[in-house]
Amino acid sequence: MSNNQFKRGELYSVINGMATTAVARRLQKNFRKAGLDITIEQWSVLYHLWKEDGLSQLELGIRTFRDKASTTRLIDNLEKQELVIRVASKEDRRINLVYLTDIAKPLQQITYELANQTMNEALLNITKEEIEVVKNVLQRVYDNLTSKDLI
Amino acid sequence: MSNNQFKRGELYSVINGMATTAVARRLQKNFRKAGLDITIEQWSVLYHLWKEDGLSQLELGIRTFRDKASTTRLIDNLEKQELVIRVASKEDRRINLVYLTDIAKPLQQITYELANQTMNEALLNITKEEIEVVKNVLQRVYDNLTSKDLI
DNA sequence: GACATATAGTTAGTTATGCAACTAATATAA
DNA sequence: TTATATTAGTTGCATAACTAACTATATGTC
Repeated sequence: MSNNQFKRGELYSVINGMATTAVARRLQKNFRKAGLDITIEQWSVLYHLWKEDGLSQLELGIRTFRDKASTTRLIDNLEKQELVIRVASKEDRRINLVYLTDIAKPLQQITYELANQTMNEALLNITKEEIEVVKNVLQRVYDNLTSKDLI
Repeated sequence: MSNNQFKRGELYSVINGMATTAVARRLQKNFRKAGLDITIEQWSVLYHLWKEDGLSQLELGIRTFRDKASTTRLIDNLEKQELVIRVASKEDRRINLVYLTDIAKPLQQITYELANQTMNEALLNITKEEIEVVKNVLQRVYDNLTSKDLI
């Protein structure tokens, strides 16, 4: 994967952190076309587990911009599809650590390709510099609204 | 309302056209704090009716980036709260024209103020030029994904 | 050790989203 | 003018979002 391509794909998580998007719908459509039966919301959780397996539900919620309740149900559904399992932490039994199953692991490659392909469609005719500005601004908007009293 | 302030507020509709956001959540919170019992999704519909009353459901769907089904149910809920009424078009009886009620009309002022205030929080420390880039890029992303086979 | 407080996660209730299949009304074409 | 296709809107089904209230475990203080 070229470094440039992947950096473009990251914009998705920023935009998606902000909203349900045309990008999200297109990615969902591309998943379906490829025969993948996962929602982009489920994918956003898997995405972070592929980067670091065994995160707590709370940590997953923070990284995917979700509250506890939404995270619980997303993981309920992921567990139903046998894509993840919950394991109670030994240090602190309040905590559920979430692990990828062998079913989920091979999905990383194909979904990354679909995400890259989708972002290339979305970012056609948009320059690297513009993308940097958008990422930067949306992050600052998010920070402005979450640093103080929210969360 | 200063022209500059209002142009800033418009970013909301672009960002929101793309996603459910920290901005959306903050605006929802500000509505609640002000005692307004409407969701930001409902507000996005009212927003377009304040600009032009009596739009069809389909047209409202296009302007708010929703499909027909979602638009139907949003308007169901708005009608339940007596904020809008549906009137069958005389020219084409398939079409429902959606009109604001006297209950909805006075909400324009206060919700615009809350939206402006929210955008000022969100866009603190972000320049006019950056905002222009973000609006422009998100619009082009949307166009890239909707011009051809989607919609 | 006992009681209050904080934290991680779950559940209930409401709203919203998307897709697909449907109804009713209108437009097109033979 | 009748049959066919298109269009506007609705409904059923599944997933997902947020708030608020809840359970269970852990921490802190007296």
